[in-house]
Amino acid sequence: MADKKQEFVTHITPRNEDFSQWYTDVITQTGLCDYAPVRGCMIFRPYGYAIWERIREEMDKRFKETGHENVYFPMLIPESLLLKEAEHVEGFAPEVAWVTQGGTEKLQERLAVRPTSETIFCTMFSKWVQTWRDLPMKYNQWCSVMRWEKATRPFLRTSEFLWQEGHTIHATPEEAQEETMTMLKVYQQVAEEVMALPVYVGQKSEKEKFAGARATYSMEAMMQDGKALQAGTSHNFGTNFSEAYGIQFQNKEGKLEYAYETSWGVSTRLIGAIIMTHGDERGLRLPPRIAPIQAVILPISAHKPGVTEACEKMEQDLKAAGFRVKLDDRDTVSAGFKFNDWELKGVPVRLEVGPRDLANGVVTVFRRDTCEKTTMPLEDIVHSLQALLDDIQKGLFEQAKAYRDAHTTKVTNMDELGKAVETGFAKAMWCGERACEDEIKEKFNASSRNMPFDQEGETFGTTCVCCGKPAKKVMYFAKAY
RNA sequence: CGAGGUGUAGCGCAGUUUGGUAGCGCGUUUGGUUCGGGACCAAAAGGCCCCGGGUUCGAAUCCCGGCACUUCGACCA
Repeated sequence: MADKKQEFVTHITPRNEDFSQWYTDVITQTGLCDYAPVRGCMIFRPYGYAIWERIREEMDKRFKETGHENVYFPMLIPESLLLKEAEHVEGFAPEVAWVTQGGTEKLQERLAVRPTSETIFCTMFSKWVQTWRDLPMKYNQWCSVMRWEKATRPFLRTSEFLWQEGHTIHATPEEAQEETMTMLKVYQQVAEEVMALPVYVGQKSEKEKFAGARATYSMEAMMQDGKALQAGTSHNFGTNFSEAYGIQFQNKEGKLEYAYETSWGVSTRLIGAIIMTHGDERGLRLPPRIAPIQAVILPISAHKPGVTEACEKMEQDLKAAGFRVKLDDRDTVSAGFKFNDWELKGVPVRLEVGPRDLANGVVTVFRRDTCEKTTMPLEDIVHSLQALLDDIQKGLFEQAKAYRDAHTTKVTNMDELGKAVETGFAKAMWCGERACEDEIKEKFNASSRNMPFDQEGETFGTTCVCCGKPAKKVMYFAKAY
């Protein structure tokens, strides 16, 4: 009994014991990132950055398809530019880092390290736009921003973080609204189809919307501890910023009009979402479409005749077929170590080739999602791999969705709501008043997440879950990261 | 900003109550045997015990003052 071989060895704290510790264990042991010797900042190590590069690739592709162009703006924003839109200033002022000195000289005007770039984009838009013929302008920027957060957590909240911010201006409110929705859909598509993250999309409440926005929409993902993670936002500013920054154009009638603006963003937080959604007791599980390495090839007893050759050939064949594969030919660590290493790193498929496999003309296939080991004929592995990856991709999404659905509870009173947000999301009818949001926050430390677009068919109550007055909206409530 | 906690080898920690040669596990280096689930044996390297002051013959340990990190609140993508 006692000498029964352990199938795998882990140094990871179990998820259900201490989810926070589990998260920390996973990200440090997989070598995704490291804590930087800078307050609240983290360092992306190669494997972690590779995941971000994959996200960028997938996003960029869709941004281009929807008619956007990439640009780059400065990191520093003069204080005077930042101060023009009152709500925006109020929202971001507490977390702006300032540059006050250049070289040996104290600056006349402080420079903000951008917490987001609406202000500087708007400043330039006001110079660039003259006529309706200049519109729309649809730009995107990949960069890092800085927010002096009080409490930080790798990927989810760091002082400096990598993101993309899209900024567009349009001639009509309809166009701006369409843009806002289009980009939300792009986000949802990448989240669900590429990262296998089921998300609830919907509109934010007045309380939770972006500082300076007329309307904010978000996608909310559920982590395995039942908490919500805002995984992406899309904002419609109307003419809020245009008026503050003087973005005017001559319309077809020759009259001056304010332009309609949007912005939208996702960040490296998505990596945190992938970890906390798909991770398990052995570490990371990466959906094949986002995984930097889709399959790792592991020679077993590489010194035996034919093993290395077979592995190298398989690597070439798979690469030629367009798969992202890696041949792990390290001779410095044991096979057992490699098994654990790649499982920890979440590589979807492991292909083992040893003397025994060669003799049988097969390859031993391990799938990370279910941790099942099977064998497949070596000669048609190129064809079987695609089907396997598709199956894993689908499986991870289904599993995450099943978890989310099982932890989303329709509630009709405060007791039920309080109970629901202990383990997941509460779906409730809400009167639309801030006071009720505040009370729910006060009592349960839960906030409103968003209001689903599909509000019809929700007949589980006509009164507000909190105050009992007539309800106006279906709203998700949850504890949030 | 409010309330806790922690600073000792690269990492994780013990030692502090009761002052007396600086410890353990993992990792690292070297040599050998291994290699189909984190291998084993042997040897070795590695420390301003967070900083400053005090008490003492003697301080990681006691006292005073800093600083840093961290957990939970408040704030946020």
